[in-house]
Amino acid sequence: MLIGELAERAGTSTRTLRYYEAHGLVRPQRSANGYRVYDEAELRVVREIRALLDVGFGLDDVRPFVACLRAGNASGDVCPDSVQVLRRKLAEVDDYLGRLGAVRQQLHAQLTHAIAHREETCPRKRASAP
Amino acid sequence: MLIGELAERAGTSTRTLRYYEAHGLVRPQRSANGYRVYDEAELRVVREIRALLDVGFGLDDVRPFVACLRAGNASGDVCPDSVQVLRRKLAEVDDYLGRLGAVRQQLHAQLTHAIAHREETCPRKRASAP
DNA sequence: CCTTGCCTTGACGCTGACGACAAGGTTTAG
DNA sequence: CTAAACCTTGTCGTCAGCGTCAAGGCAAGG
Repeated sequence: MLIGELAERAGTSTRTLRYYEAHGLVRPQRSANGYRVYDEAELRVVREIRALLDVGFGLDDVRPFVACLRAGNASGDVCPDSVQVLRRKLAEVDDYLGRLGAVRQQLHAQLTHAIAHREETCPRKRASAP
Repeated sequence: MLIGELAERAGTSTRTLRYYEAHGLVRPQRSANGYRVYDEAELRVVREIRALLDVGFGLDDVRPFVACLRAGNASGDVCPDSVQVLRRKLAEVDDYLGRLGAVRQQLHAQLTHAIAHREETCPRKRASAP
């Protein structure tokens, strides 16, 4: 499988695949003419990467999962390093959820306060160019 | 008040104040030697900006609040444009809270699954440089 | 031979809110 | 005279994950 096919099958771009490779996450073979050649296992790897990035992981966080898959496991989650990252990320998400909840409350308070204290001393809309 | 004093009183840097000015949020006077001169009102403006940025607003979102303050209101929140931004931001935060909650659940599921299915087929730790 | 359609490396652009310099002017204190 | 401590404009760097050319090589069909 060449890079274009993998990109399409994984739902991403060739640029992205080369980017992952530059960061050590994907390791294609090379054919005689220098083309990158991928096997089916790499497709799973790329999908794993995409799934984790979608959830908010960074490339560095993804590495253990890729290594875990490469080690022959059915899931990239089952290795100690992966579990450690999962724990950390869960904690980060919880923390962020907390702060975001606080922000939400503050916004809600500001909004209700603003609606209660409507005033008319407000700036005129500036007209667009003539 | 010169830029250094304002920066200290507002808890930011001079670089930040010049940045805000470049984006039209702060309008200092100029003294004879070309120095920026700020009054007390600008201090309130800068504090408003900082407060909103801390909550996750972008500079563009902040503009209506600054204009509202400049129009003579005690709070930057009470003008229609500000209220509109507050509503939009609240909606954005709610949306994000929803997706982040889903992510949290997925992470939790992955984690419990991973712990249940521990396997030993995992990559060896690579040693550090000799 | 020429076009089409893959592939290669390389390098700059983007978003946002600044940090970190560089190179120079001004004012005050000693 | 000079050093210190302000100020000025201008420009480049940062973080992340790519998008978007640019310039060229290789393979196959007509």
